Amino acid sequence: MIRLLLADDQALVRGALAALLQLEDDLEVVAEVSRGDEVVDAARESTPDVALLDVEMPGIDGLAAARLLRDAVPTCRVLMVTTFGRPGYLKQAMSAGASGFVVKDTPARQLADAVRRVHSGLRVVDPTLAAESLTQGDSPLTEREADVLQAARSGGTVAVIAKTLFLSEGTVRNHLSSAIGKTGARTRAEAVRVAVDNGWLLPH
Amino acid sequence: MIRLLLADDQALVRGALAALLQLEDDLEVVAEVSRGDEVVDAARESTPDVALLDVEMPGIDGLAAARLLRDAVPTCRVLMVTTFGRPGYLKQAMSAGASGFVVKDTPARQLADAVRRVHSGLRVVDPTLAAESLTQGDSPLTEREADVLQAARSGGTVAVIAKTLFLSEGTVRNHLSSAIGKTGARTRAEAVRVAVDNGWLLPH
DNA sequence: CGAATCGCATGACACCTGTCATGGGGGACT
DNA sequence: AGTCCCCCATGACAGGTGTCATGCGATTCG
Repeated sequence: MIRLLLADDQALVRGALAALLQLEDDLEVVAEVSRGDEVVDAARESTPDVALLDVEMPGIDGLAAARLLRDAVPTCRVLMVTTFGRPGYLKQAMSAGASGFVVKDTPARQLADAVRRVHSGLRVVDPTLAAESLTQGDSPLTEREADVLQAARSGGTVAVIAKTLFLSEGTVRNHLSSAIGKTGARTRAEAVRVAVDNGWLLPH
Repeated sequence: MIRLLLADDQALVRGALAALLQLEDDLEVVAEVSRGDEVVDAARESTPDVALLDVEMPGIDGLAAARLLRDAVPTCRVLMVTTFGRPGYLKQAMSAGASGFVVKDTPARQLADAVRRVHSGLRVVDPTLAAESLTQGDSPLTEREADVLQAARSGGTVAVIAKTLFLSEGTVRNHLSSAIGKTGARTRAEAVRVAVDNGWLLPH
């Protein structure tokens, strides 16, 4: 019996995944959580063999949860199951110690196999996504540029961003300008879009 | 036996929902599609009693699909099952002839009941969402303002928006200014965010 | 130790944006 | 017919934005 932990903020999806996986004779869902910051505690209690984590979650995101889980319960392998196949997510997931990365577009039948492979120590990665991830390289943004872009997501002016980050307006404009150049965009809004699509910004 | 059609672009979620619903003795999944524009054809072939439609789908969105389905197969009731509980989506879903509206945050156990209620002619609506929807009223945006905001989502400049919509730049700025005023925003990016959050813009 | 890179900052400049006044044309409703 | 609202457009203005040159302190790396 492979013991599973499910983490997904959408209760319906979580329950449905549980139903899907319970159909397999060798799989058993032993814990379900809806928030990233509940993952470690739940894993400590239920000692799962494999944790299926969504990336987008309240509390902390699935990538951060994977890092914590690796340290807290090293025997538990991690399979990321996420909506968005952003290349940057894959990289972060792997460096966070995940054993597999599956997008929610993949056929339902393959999920159980992915779980079994991860459990047996293999790595599971979407081939298309892996190619994209290799082609495209790491995020070109510096930490501060990413911060500023992140702050620009809600649509505020430079003045607002400067205040929330405790920077001068000129510095904010410089970081933005640099980020716009690196993303190949022409406006900050476009730069935000590009960065989000590539997974260069934190989820949410 | 209640015959079901599932429409969701994420294969994994679709399959999982199928597994969940098949557990019920009185429910039967007779068709699955991944695109909005496949809903009507599938419904014609399989004559489902209830169609579960996601809002976000390639081809045409679930709201448009619901409208077409109502005309093409009037005996089939529609239950929208969607990720985002945007008030505007609920309104559009109801005017599109849907019998129910469920967000993916709801507990998995309630889904089967929702299906049964919809099948028996009742309406199923998330109470919280219904309240929000009533509080907040219809979209204040004119058709053209929504078009311009939609075009502004990708982050292009006024000149780009003007070209794609075959308008003068001045007109684009006027529509944007008006939309910014109506949304209570200060910049176009903020206006886009507000409009999207409220479901005043088309999905995707 | 240099050299490179990054974060932070200032100031200046061309350009883009958001706002406003104003106007004409068209459909809807009284 | 008159009124109202929407669409489209023009022109002008204040203020925001993106770019560039330049500078300083800190950190990293060969």
